[in-house]
Amino acid sequence: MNFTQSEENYIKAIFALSDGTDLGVSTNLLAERMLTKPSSATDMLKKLKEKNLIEYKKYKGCSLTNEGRDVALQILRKHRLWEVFLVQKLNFGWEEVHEVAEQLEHIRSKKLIDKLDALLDYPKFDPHGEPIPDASGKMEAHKKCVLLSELNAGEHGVVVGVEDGSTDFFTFLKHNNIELGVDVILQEVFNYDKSVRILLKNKEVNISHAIASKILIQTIES
Amino acid sequence: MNFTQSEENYIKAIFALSDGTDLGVSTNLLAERMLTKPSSATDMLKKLKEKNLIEYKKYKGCSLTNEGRDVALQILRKHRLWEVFLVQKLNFGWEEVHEVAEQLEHIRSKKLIDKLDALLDYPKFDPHGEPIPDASGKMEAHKKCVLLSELNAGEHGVVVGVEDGSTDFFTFLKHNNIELGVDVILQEVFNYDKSVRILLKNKEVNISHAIASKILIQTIES
DNA sequence: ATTAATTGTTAGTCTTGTCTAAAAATTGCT
DNA sequence: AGCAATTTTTAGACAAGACTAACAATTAAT
Repeated sequence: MNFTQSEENYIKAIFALSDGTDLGVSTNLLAERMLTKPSSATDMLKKLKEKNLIEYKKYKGCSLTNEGRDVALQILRKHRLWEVFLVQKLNFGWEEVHEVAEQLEHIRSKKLIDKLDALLDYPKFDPHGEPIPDASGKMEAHKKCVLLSELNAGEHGVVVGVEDGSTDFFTFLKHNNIELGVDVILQEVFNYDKSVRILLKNKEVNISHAIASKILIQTIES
Repeated sequence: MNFTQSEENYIKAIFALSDGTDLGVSTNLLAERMLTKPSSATDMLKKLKEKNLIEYKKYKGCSLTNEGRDVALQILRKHRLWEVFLVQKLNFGWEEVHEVAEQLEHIRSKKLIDKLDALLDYPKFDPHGEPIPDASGKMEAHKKCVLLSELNAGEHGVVVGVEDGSTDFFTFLKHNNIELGVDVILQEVFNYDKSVRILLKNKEVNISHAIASKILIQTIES
């Protein structure tokens, strides 16, 4: 099945809005998310229902069918893989990628996206820490909190804790400006000793694996 | 200025159809190329004229303005860079890339395309041998005929001649199935000795630089 | 140079996705 | 339960880009 960009965007919005809740998505909420008017949303809901992508009862909101969910996951897969590509291969900053990925996610070619996945070495999370569905739509649980040593190049997050309480450890952190709440971008992992180069407060620092594996990072919600 | 995909496709078609000739492009020819009806083409011509992308007089055909030509060249640049990307980074066959590139060429992001250009190391020609405009719209003369040793990985063409008449040379060619009219894809250039691996008739062969620099290749017209 | 064939344009319709204005259903309040 | 506020849907319109059918301009041929 092929869908228009507009249909895909609505599906994506419904997916995002129904995440968590079991309740349907209201027309007004959807319209607000899509930056359109409720009447436009109603029109689209009728069309999506016709195509069996959503369940929809007048005045009762909508929710994705299994087919609709599959479509949403494939769009998400494309969006997030392109984000990884932009950050890792084209050195975009993680904050610049969304807009371009919004366009790229509509490119229709299964082969393209699967080859891109391979080129990027089958990443499990995008630069914002969001999980990437695999070709069959499965994805890992939402990444909440990881060790700095587990980040991939280009990913970023906020320091939310440590797993070592020694004085020496805190001294190291202090002397390198690493503190709670600081935003960290992992720039490079050196295979040789698994040490990492990170960027924080606009300064670059190299961190040994021993240290990186004691720092807890909260990856940012999309 | 931003243009719709449809406008961009018409501009591209007008550019292609006016290549060579100084005469205007006729409405029927354009419609045929766009797989639409002449009436649709007329409608679009009015719109493009309104936007100063073409000159157009009723019943007299159209031609690109300088501004229109610039737009065409930027689309061409995007199309061809994406083709190089698909072939070199994602291992697409050169015959599969056109359709996907037709979609990718409409992605709007100057930064994206310039970074892609850098990632690909500023290629001058696409996998079909067509020249790639640079960021300012300039491009080299159409590639007509080059030495096998001058091809880049992923490029292909047809053997059209040799620059050595010795028996030993012909013996080598014969024993490696290299003959006039054969389609050759250059797969890899080995920096060590500038030897190349080529694919012809579904077989891979390694060729020394000495040999490759004596074989004339006609790159294929899009 | 007049007519026939071809080419190109206009007029009116259709679809997609949007809008506004008005009407209907639902929810909430007392 | 009944009325008001809110939410949602309907109706009708519009722009983009396409189509068909009909008409107009150009070209070619005798």
